[in-house]
Amino acid sequence: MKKSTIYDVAKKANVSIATVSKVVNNKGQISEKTRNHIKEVMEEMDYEPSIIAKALSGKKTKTLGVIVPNIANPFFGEITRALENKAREIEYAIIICSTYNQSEREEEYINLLLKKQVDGIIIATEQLDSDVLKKINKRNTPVLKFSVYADPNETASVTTNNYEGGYIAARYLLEKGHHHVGIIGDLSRDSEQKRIQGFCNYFEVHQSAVQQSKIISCNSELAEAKMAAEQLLVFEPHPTALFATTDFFAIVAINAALEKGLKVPEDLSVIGFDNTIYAQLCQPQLTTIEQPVEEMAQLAIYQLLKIIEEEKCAPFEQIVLAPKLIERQSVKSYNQD
Amino acid sequence: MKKSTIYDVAKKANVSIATVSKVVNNKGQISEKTRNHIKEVMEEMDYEPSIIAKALSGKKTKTLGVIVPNIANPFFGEITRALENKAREIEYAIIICSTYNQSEREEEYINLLLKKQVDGIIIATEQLDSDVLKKINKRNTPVLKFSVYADPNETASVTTNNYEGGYIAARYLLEKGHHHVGIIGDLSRDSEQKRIQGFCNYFEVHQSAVQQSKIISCNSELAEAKMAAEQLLVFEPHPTALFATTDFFAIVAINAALEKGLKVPEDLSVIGFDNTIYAQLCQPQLTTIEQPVEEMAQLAIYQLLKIIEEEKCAPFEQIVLAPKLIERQSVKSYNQD
DNA sequence: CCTTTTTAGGTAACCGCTTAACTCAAACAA
DNA sequence: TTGTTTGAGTTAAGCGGTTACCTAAAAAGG
Repeated sequence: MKKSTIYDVAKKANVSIATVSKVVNNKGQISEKTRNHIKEVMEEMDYEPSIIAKALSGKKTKTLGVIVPNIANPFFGEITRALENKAREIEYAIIICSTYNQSEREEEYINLLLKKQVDGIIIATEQLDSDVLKKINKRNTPVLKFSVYADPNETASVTTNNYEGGYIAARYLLEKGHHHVGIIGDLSRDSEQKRIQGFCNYFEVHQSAVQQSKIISCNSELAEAKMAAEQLLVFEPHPTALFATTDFFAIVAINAALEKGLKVPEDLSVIGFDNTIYAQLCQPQLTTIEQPVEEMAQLAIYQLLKIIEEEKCAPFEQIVLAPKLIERQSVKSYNQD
Repeated sequence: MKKSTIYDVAKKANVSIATVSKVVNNKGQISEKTRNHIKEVMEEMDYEPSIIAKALSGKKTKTLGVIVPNIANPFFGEITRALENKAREIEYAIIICSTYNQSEREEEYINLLLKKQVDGIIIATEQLDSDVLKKINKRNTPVLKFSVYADPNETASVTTNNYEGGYIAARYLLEKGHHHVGIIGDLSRDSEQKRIQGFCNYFEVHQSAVQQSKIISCNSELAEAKMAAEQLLVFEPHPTALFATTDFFAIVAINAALEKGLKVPEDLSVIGFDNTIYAQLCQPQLTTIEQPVEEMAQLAIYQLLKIIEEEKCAPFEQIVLAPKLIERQSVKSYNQD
């Protein structure tokens, strides 16, 4: 059975389509009687206005694009879930776009989203070359960067204070007596770099600089991450604690340690970042720095909608939330007193 | 800057919009010269046809809805990723819908997708009450069930043979000498039930029936799953092996065992299902039954598109793929010879 | 009782694209 | 030479809404 249109409703209710439209949108002056009648007819015919037609006549598409490196990665799965959940509350749909960190895919997806005339785009990837961003801006499509750095002149953003997160991790490890540490993270990602910076700076000020050789960069491939972790453990004596810029790296490091016969946290302490589901499922449970994903999602949707509706422009708001230490079991006190 | 339309292009190229349309869609008879000229103009103006307008004039929306319980769950994250990846190849966008197993959300999302006139819907949840399915069918929107049971008269489907998966797990455990086993799974989910059936049937035929008390049902909440696992371990002597209907349950079980002082696999063997990323990240690495997700996604998109394009109707094709045992380290041989 | 204002609803253009049907000239056939 | 094809484009209706502007009748004002 075909979807019924505003014309069908108008005909059956013996009114013009304009009247039906007004009833649907609660606009204009319509008598109670007519209004009710039309509503009944709509009910009967099971009428739902077409978002497509609405969009064509200049209204919103009620669709947002979300660009992430990979939806199957628990952190990005989690933020997508949170964003989707908030979007649903305002009847917005989410189109997901996994770029796999490939700029062609990124561009491809941006084009797709633009063609679809989404009302806004949430970007949670770092790659994005600035031409692409310019293209989006030219098309006047609002953009919000999520959990990654943004230029206030180009886009709004909602992030966690990564520097502070690293700082907190460093302070915690020092408090626990760890002076000899290693770091594993993806240095090609700006946000992870900042985590490391925060970490290193705290160490430098309160202890001594972290040796460059104890900072290993890798990407999120399991194999590469594992190699990076192993590299940190060949030192004799090996570091007593590891700071991993993501929970994933932390877990890989734990496993690498275990394979080498080291116990965690007895022989090696590990602290992660993000507080993904991994952190609760691994053994020992992971001490980590949490990003307040739920709150970030809430704010992101709210901000983006504000830009969409009020047609705001630069400079855009930059919201930075505080990370939080979640203490579990992967770090033990190393104070030899 | 406003998006340029077919009118802008037509005017600038001094032709009618119909001609432009034909060039865009490679239809009709257009001279090489005109064609090239129009193409140049399009390039210059950076023209992209509006999918919205296209959709309104009776074409496809190039959008698919994907309904899952929760995108943040690694299994569903993984299948969404795979589906998205295949969809991208044919320029389709994916709208994700996490129902959290709540039927209101499910209905809400279905309405949203229908309003948006998606070309097809992929359903990977079990809940879906049949009225909703009827509603979709009434609207003539193709549906494909993914990894869950379907009625051939209502929808197409792509699934793994769950019964066989359970069967394989049972055979493997018996081969390894485990006669005393426990099962943990979500019995409210049809697919998990089938896994358990396959498992039990094999046991019954080749050994002896699995005791009812050693089959514990739970949902995917961490706390509840943990309790279920603990229940299985109070028995004295405890089972030597556990079959978990998902990797998540398997990991929770492993952790519960560890907390109780049992070593895995030395004191307790565990086998999972799905072969999610968890399986590789946990310690010990999980032996599990794999669903061929990539292949399933490929087939799902292919089948759904076939239904969309050829307007096929009942009975719909039901594709069932074979699961596969992935041997890792969580099961040890218990043959006491 | 007549004029003005308000209320209730209708008319028609527009959003950007597709496509059937049509036109007109050139090429071809008889 | 004339009728018929064929090629290359154009015209205009339709998809399902929104909305500025209009109209007619009812209510209010004098």
